[in-house]
Amino acid sequence: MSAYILDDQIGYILRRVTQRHLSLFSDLIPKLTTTQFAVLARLDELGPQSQNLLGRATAMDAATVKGVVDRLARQGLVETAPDPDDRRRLTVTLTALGAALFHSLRDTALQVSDRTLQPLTDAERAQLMALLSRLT
Amino acid sequence: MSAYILDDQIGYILRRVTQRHLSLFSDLIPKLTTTQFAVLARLDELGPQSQNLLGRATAMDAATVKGVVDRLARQGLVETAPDPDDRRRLTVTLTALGAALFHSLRDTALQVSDRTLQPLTDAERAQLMALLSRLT
DNA sequence: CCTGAATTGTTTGTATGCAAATCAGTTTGC
DNA sequence: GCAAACTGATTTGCATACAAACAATTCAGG
Repeated sequence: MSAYILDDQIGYILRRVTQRHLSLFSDLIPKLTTTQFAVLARLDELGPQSQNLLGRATAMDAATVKGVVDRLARQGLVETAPDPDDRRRLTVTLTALGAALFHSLRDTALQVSDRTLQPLTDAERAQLMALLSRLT
Repeated sequence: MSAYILDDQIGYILRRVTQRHLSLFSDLIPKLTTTQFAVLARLDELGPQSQNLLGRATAMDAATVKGVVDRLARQGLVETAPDPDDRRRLTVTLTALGAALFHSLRDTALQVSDRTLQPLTDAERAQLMALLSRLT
């Protein structure tokens, strides 16, 4: 007779914390999703990337990143072009519009992270991030 | 000029930890998803519930829980029946098959939680769970 | 050089997850 | 007692997320 308390399972807690975070994000940044914003952030940080590398840099598999890039391209925030050196590759580039949007939303995105961690002190936040980082 | 380090954002870290957890879960319990298992766990704990209450008890909105219940019903793990007292309600019940499956997988599910937290000591696990719980 | 292996991207299918609209049924307030 | 407000369930549309299968291309070893 083993006890299984759903509320004590790490997976369930992670799901609920993530739900709260996504809700805060869409409140403050309704135009983009967290994954879309992650793609913009990586492109801003790393410059143009093949779709495949971009997926790895944002922890998305090939099918997922394709969908995200397609939707960002439809909004004119990124552009795609075939790589002349390797015709399998599709290079994804941040447009001026995408870069401007990312820069204008950077502080707001930091506020989302801050609000998510609001219930914790600074020391506790650091502790949590350190512990969570070891679980990736 | 504000710094935005994607890898330091709580949302991104949560997503990656969740990915690892889901991967461990599907390795050990390929027949069910985490949400499906959560529904079985709650029904085992609370007994028959209206679909709406079941959703709230498992942190799923009405549309999501409907899909999960439909798929569990298709596998014969739960049954649905209209509530005679309130004809809006749909009562969801664990079948004998569903109860047996849940009980047989309970220990394995606990192992999934354990493996997810493997990199941490017992004290660190307790700390992490306490901190995360305050963010829901 | 050339064949088998690996890589890149696409597509399909399944499963959450949420917003919004809608319908049926129930409760509340006057 | 009845209209208005509320609740429960369903449906649709959009956005991740991943597995699996596939085609096109590139690479690597003999």
